[in-house]
Amino acid sequence: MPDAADPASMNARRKFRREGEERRRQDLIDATLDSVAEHGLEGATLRTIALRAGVTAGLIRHYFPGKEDLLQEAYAALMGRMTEQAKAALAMEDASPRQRLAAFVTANLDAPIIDQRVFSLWATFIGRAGADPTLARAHREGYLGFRNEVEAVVAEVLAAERRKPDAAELRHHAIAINAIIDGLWIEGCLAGEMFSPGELAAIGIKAVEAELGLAPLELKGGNQ
Amino acid sequence: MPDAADPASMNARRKFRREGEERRRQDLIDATLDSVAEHGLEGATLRTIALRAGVTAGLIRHYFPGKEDLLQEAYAALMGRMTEQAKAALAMEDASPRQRLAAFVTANLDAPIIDQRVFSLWATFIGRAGADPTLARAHREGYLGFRNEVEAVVAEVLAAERRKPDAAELRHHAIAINAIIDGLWIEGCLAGEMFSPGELAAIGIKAVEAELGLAPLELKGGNQ
DNA sequence: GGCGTTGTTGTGCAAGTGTATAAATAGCCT
DNA sequence: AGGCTATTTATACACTTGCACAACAACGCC
Repeated sequence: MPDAADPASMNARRKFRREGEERRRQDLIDATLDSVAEHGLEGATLRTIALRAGVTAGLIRHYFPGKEDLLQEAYAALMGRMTEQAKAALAMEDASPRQRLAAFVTANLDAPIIDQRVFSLWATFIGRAGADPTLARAHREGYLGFRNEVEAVVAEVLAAERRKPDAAELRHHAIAINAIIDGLWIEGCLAGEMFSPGELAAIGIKAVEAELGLAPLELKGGNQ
Repeated sequence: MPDAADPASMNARRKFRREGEERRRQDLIDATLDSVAEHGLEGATLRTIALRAGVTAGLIRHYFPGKEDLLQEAYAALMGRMTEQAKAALAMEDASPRQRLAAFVTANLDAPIIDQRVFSLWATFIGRAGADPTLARAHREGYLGFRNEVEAVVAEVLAAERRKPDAAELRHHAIAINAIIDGLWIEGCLAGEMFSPGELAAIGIKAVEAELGLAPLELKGGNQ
């Protein structure tokens, strides 16, 4: 049967609903991140993004001046979510510095931070940091913010141990711990099924405590 | 003066030289890596690549079935060079295991391994590992090979200290050390000017030796 | 030197890209 | 209910992309 048999299907303009501006922008940004994660920057076309967001391509221009702006806002949104989640783990007020550091490491090495999709997005965007100064600065700020958080907790941990590290020592610890977390994060994202649940976090905590020269905790199950 | 005044410029076909097959393929691969590093996967078009290689776009089809194959070979070449350089540092025959481990860490955290261009390439390609099984497998193999190398050296280092780690312990050490190197590598590539020369390597060696529980070496300059 | 092979160029093409803009309609105000 | 306006669709357009192919010329061989 030809389509012409159905009068409703002829020249039928697509039905649509008007969403609030904030909601639409958020949907478009999410659709952009999905597209980039799945097809890379090259495959994230306006039509692909629009399809995923359930709208037509022309609408994007109504909310964003151009594709570049959309990508920029999408990257900013991604970074915002990542750092927000990471820092949230440090918020525990009623815990010893050492416990907070361990919680921080664990939070960064378990779901939902260990996530292949997020990693793909991070890698895709960061790969352009060398050529795009805007991206480079955004990364630098996020990195330094993260490292400063680490440095602050390290200072508390060592203070609780009655040790008085100088600034250089503190900085080196923060750099090393940051590297441990980043490195394990990558390993987990890229080959998550090679590690049992919690294994990466355990490795991370042990490595961080070794870096800080903390004596192993006495566990009730005995020590080695 | 119109161009027509110069007979040589009318219908002047471009001069060219015939290069050997291997040479041309290598040039095209290098041009591809350059293009990807500079403009990302999206900006690495056949015409851009050809321009950089000093040929015209049509020639690429003579050496590669399609663009995808060219990218694949370029990625393989990149990985090959990276792992080759990394492993070379382990080849020192007449050195103690601990020295070889330190040399390995240093080799991975100084030029030419610390390089923004290489990092951009790595990130750009690895970002697609989640969607491209071929890339994912290539990475996995490279990663496991690297980690096995680390594990072997670690075993030697610990054996020299008369320690007998079990397999799980060894594996964990290798994972952690791999993470330390990767993490510091990223920090160095993305913000190299924030670190003084050799600083990252020093941080890396200290972190790795802490992870393995090695007593600090007695230096002639005194110890802290 | 002439000739054949084939590496190399140049052109063409269909598909897809981002952007511009006109036409339509959903939802609110009165 | 009826009109207003901003959101949304749909179409058009200039441009780029990867790929196909025919013409050409550099180089080895006789």
